[in-house]
Amino acid sequence: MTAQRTSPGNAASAGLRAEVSGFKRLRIREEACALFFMHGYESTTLDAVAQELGVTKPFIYSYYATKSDLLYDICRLGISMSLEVLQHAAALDRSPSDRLKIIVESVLAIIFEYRKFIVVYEREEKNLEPERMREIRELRKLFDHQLADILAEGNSLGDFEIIDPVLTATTIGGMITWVAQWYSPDGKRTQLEVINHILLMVEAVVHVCQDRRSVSPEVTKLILLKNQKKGG
Amino acid sequence: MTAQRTSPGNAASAGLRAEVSGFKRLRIREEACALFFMHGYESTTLDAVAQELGVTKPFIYSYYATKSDLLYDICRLGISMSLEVLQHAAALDRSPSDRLKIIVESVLAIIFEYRKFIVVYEREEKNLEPERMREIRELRKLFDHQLADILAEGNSLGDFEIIDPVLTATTIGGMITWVAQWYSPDGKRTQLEVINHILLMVEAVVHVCQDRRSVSPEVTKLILLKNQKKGG
DNA sequence: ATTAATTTCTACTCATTGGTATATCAGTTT
DNA sequence: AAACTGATATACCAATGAGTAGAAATTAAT
Repeated sequence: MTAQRTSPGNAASAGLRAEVSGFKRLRIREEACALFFMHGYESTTLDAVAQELGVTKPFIYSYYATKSDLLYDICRLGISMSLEVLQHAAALDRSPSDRLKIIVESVLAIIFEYRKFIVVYEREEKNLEPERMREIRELRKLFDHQLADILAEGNSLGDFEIIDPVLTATTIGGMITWVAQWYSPDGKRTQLEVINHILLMVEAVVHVCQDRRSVSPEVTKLILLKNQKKGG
Repeated sequence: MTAQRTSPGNAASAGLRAEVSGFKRLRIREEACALFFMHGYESTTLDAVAQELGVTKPFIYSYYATKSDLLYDICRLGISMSLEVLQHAAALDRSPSDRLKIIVESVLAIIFEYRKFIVVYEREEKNLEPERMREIRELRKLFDHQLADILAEGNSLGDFEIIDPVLTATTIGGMITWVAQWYSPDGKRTQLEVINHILLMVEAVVHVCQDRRSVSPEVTKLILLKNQKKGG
């Protein structure tokens, strides 16, 4: 009856400890992210983050080993949550068209809630250690890739008419990410308006009903010339 | 005949001086931008920039008063060149559809050539002094605004069928900007492929041929709930 | 050639800030 | 209440890098 009792309390209190510890990390992330979002990563000192939380710098250091670790957590959260809802929606037993719609809606929901995380991730990626940056990039690539798979599937089922699923997935991913950059809760548009708009845009780009337009001859020549110059 | 002769040489040599000085600034911008692009603004020291140029830090300081001034020049170049070609194309005596196409092509041409400037501008804006950041933001806003005007004009002429020209302009602007983020000369796609793809996407979003799709009821409820919570 | 102006470099300062060694406090157990 | 344990704070260090003063070198003018 006493064997389970390890020196720092019993199992239940150990569990609570972990929860509290997790919550503190969460709060640190939140405030740090808000400041990174506002002033940028490098311009934000950990002292400022500590002040915001009403604690001191060593407090933060007992939950995050380095400033870069903190940024890493923020970045990973930003992208991994989007990826998660995408994968969830992608696994549904629905038509590609339905899944695409659900993806747009649910990823946008994430973006509205975590837009600061996403903006910080996009902007401050460069401040991560190379290895971790690569890891984050991998997640992003996975996002676009899985989206492209759905587009390709929709193509072969005849639901979509997409000329280049990979590029189109990149574009749709960009359109969604772009929302995080310009949307503001204080702005003119409601979240619903934005969702409806993006759905419309996505709808449009997966149903190409026009003849394929080509680049005008002058621009073509210009670009070929430049590439030649570089190549030779 | 001697009155014009100011102490440092004659007018011609003064002109050349200015040109040389301008060229040096240009080179400083270029190398600084390349390093900012690679490692980020704060992580790049001016010593590193100087080394890249084969000069020393005070050399840079005799052409740019502060590091932030240097960033400002880079950011302004990034956005103002895009804006310039947009305005040039917008002023042409052509149909909105033609003008839009020319805009996409020429802005993309700028982006291919100056993509590092544009990426640095997007990413490092936060490191500018507030006043200058606002100035840059204003240029960006102008870009989207003028694009929206063309879309609206096309709408009223019956060339386009756009439900929300302002949001659509934001989206198109984003699609173009997004290219700067992912395009790489070493990547799989040629510039021509990218231009054709973006033209296609733009073409699609200005001709909405589907019924307007609406957000699914569940998501609607979710969002209304959240907004209520925040508002109350 | 000599002088004057300008450009560039050497060698520094100094504020900032990420990170840490050590002390203190609070809660728990005996 | 005393001793122990874990959490948090105080007070510090070391390094970095923006920015500068003044010397040296280069260029141009007489």
